[in-house]
Amino acid sequence: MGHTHVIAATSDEGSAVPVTIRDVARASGVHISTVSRTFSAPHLVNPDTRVRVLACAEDLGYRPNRAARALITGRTHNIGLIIADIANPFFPPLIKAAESQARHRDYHVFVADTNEDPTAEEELVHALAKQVDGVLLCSPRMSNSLIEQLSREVPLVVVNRQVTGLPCVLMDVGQGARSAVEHLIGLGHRGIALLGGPRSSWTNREMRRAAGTAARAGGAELTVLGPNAPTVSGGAAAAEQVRRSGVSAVLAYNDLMAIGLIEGLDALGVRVPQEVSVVGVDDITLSRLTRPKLTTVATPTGAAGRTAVDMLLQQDIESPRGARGTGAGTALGVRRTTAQVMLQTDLVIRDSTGPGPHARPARPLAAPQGPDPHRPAVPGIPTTATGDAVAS
Amino acid sequence: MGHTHVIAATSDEGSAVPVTIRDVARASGVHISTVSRTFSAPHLVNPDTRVRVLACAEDLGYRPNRAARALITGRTHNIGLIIADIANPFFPPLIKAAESQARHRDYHVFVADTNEDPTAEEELVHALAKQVDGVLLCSPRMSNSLIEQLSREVPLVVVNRQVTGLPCVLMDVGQGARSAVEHLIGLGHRGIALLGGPRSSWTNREMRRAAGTAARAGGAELTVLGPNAPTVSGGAAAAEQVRRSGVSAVLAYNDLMAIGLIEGLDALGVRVPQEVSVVGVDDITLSRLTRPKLTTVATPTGAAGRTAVDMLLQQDIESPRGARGTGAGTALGVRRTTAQVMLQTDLVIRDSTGPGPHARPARPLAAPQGPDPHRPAVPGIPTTATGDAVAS
DNA sequence: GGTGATCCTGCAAAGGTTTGCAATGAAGTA
DNA sequence: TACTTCATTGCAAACCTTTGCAGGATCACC
Repeated sequence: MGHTHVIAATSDEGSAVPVTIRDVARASGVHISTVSRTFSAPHLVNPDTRVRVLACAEDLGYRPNRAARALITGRTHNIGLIIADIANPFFPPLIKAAESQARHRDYHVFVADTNEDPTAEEELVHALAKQVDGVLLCSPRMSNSLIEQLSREVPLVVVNRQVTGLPCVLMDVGQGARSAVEHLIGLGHRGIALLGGPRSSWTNREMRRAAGTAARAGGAELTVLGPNAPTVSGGAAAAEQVRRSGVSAVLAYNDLMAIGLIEGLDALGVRVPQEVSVVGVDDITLSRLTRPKLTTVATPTGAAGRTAVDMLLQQDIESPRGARGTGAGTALGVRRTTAQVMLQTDLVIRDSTGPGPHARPARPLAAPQGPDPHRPAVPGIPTTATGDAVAS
Repeated sequence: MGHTHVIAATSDEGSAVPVTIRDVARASGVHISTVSRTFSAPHLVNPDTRVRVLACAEDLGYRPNRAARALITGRTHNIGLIIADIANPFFPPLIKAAESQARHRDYHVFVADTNEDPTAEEELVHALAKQVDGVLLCSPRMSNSLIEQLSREVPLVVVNRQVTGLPCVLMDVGQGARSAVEHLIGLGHRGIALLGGPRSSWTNREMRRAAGTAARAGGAELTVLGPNAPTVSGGAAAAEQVRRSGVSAVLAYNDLMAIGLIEGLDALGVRVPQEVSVVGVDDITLSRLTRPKLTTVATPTGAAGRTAVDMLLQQDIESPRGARGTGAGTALGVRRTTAQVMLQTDLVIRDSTGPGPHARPARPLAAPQGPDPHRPAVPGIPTTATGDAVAS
């Protein structure tokens, strides 16, 4: 007691009387179907009756029951968005982009967080299944086969994971990891660690593969550390391990881990970038705010959100579930187009990477580390990618 | 072109055949009501038939349609959570706490972001209304009267806002602002600015009131700056204004603004805390990661989320909407208990506050600024508050 | 005045489920 | 044997909408 305090507690009559289409019909002296049409097909009803019905509805505070409507039309005009960890700043831009795109198409987005828990993911898909017209699965942690199975229950679009037979939006983290490793090698690093993320992450596998190839090609050695929790504390916890590994540069699974790692190294007295260079992935807002500012692989999160919504809606429009047929065979062969889109990433060089032990003394090959360069790897091309690349 | 790339685009038969309770009934040779009971009241059906039905259901991949179920039971087992800005790190802990609490009660949480837009808020309440059993309104930006009106459509619990007649969960930001101002005055500051947030924010008004009182009481002058966007860039944008105002200390509406302000001041060559002290509110994770580490008022976000869910569910249980009466008077007087709970806040002193122009030279009265004190204002008491304080 | 066309409205089925009531049969009791 | 009780199942109404179809009215036109 003491830190929580009840100010007031009253008990009154909540006027939670659910008013239905029938009430409006009775009040305005028409059949319920006329009321229904007043809302869903106004041009079919006489202007006079229309205003009368609308007045009554307004009066009674009537709102169409979207659940009942969905039951018969098969369209909820909602989209579900399942996110591995809402606390990861990587996701909000994606969520917001998806929301804004959805809103333009007259859809609402409901977000659910799974805490990186595959079981929660499955459960949430079931919970959302009949309340939304489709679900965006962002960085799922469950198995591909489970995803495929769930996709029979509700239209799915997968983000940050490749699942054959399903529409996917991918970010080219392989390319990103390669750029990062090449950048580090260019700076004179030969011992590089990859600070891995969750085992079941597609991104994780891609990075590992690409980083390995790039390291070999550049004559560097890649040490893989992990799996780790893709969070600040996950990164911090790996600091000791990184120090022991003796590498002079680290590519982290994401910015959060990179930032945690820098914190952890700092606590151990290891300075970044003087002693160890660190590269993150995602380019979250935060990476511009910490000191040193983080060198990172920028991922087009906004474009991913928009594209995913587009792909879902396109897929959806073709198959109006509410096929009110003879009752026998309910639309057996639904045509569904599944495209897989890859979005580009960009290396953003800031202050957390610097010359390594093998740097050429005279004039360093790659980006000299001014105090605040802030400049993207490819200056002219912005990161944003349009989301209209869905093939038919 | 160039940054987006279609890998594959195939077109196959999606097996989106919706299987209903009727299919299962036919397959297992029982009536649909028996199938229904198998799922919603298993003890009422013979074990033998039960296993048979379950086998058929499994076989066909049947899942009860939750929307249809909700239509008749009046219970969706979902909770809606409407958030002003999901990108604000203040919210994720609240969301996660609410989710975990809800999950224990066998509920799912759907989150929606409004982008600080009152119109979007209203729209989302309508969209969620019949798909959830209640809505948590977090830091709403719409008017009190609109909130009251919406509460007739769906049970509401309001967080970070006081609305008479509705259950509310509040954080004592007044107390927090007072502590912050007293801390600053103790450090020798006499000119203090309050960097305000959104105009329609209850928190904003409370802070302003409490900070004003505390400043007067301590012989300091409070300058109110704002309204501003409650974001990093909103804070950064106010830096120039702060400098011109000539104050030596600033209390910001939230941590994000505080951090932005520090950035902005830094860009202007004003050093924190040497020239200007800055205090934030919320104690988001980020506030421990920036340099200097932020002095801030910690708010019990987790407890708020848990408490809000508890209050909603308690209110909800008492009024089972699906009152299947004679059809005449559908539960006219629903008893609804509305409590308002206030949760305590705590000042956490870190590195962004330091001695002001009027500091006593000899031995500074308040907390000497060691490089990394990390110690809360009231050492023994943790910030977490239990959420079980809802009065009957 | 008859013939269509047009506009508006009502009827009733449908969507997938839950649930009170009644019917069935079996088991238990007197 | 007759009567009760209980467990199990089926029947049908209900939840709130949408929507194809048909009926009625109005109007224009020949």
